Amino acid sequence: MLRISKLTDYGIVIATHLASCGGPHPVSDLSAETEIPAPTVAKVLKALARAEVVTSQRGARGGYQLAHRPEDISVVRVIEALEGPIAVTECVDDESVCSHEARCNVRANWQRINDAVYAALDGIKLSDMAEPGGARLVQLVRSAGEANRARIGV
Amino acid sequence: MLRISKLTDYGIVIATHLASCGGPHPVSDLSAETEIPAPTVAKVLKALARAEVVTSQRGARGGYQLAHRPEDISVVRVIEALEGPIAVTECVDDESVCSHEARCNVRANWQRINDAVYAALDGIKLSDMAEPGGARLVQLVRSAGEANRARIGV
DNA sequence: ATAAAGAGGACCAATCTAGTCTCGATTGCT
DNA sequence: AGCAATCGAGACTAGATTGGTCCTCTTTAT
Repeated sequence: MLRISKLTDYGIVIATHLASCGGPHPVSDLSAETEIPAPTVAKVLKALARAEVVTSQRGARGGYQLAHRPEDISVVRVIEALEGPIAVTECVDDESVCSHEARCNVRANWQRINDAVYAALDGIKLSDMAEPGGARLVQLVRSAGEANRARIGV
Repeated sequence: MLRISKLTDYGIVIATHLASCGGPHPVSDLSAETEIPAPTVAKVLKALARAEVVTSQRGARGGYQLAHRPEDISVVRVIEALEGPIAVTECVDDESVCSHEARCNVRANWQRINDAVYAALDGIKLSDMAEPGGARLVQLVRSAGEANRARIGV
């Protein structure tokens, strides 16, 4: 688990698709190209538009396109647009709910774990996702693993 | 979001607690010490026992203790015990459900993202969580962030 | 004017989650 | 041997979340 929602998955797929072709794409086209049902595509894109990941053009010949260059949009942007801020635990998201505060050593550490996950996802851009081989990604993941292993002394 | 479940959060808290004190702890004690309701503590520990993160001792004077040294148990072990394998998307978890396979550039890349998240979490051990200041964690997170930034060229 | 688009939000079914409870199996102590 | 303390397995419920659809209104190119 530790899963992103299906809608977010769709969001990445759609955004990645937009990253590879330029002009405004109407929902109907995107639905056909990604094989995701049109109402769902529409729902996802409305959320992405609100978060300014994509821009919309109404009316005939309108549609959606990315609001920035693919290499300037990380997957975190998309995830946060559809699910709210990255917060691995409730503690991280909303400090008030934790009644254990005083005695909870764990809490401060969760915040750091959260940062680690955020950093990992923020390093991955839509342009990486669009690239089939994902050459840069391979490097990225390998280096993250090595950084950890070095610290741990494995 | 991208959240672990509450039960998993409890699992980490309980496991961290076990990491700081030795002998077998009955559920009743752990419940009192962590302020988590006893039936819930029991549920979590049963799952952790099945995954061999903790060992159990039945009968009077029984209880739970860690199955390995705290520095040999990563948070991933606990998360996977309670939620199943880390799988950021359905694709990563179960390849059969994805009808887009052929045309889905994104899929292989999700696998890599998944690996990155896994690596980030696997580097964090229970002994790190038990440490209040979390000195080693600070280093860990910082280095992960730097590794990313270096790659990206920011 | 008309048709092609998106915006906003209501709505429902299905699934997942948290939490409790019951009953049975072990085990140490007296 | 008997008792009390503990864990093991799993059923069960209420509530929250998610995925997906649909309807109505606004905007805009032709």
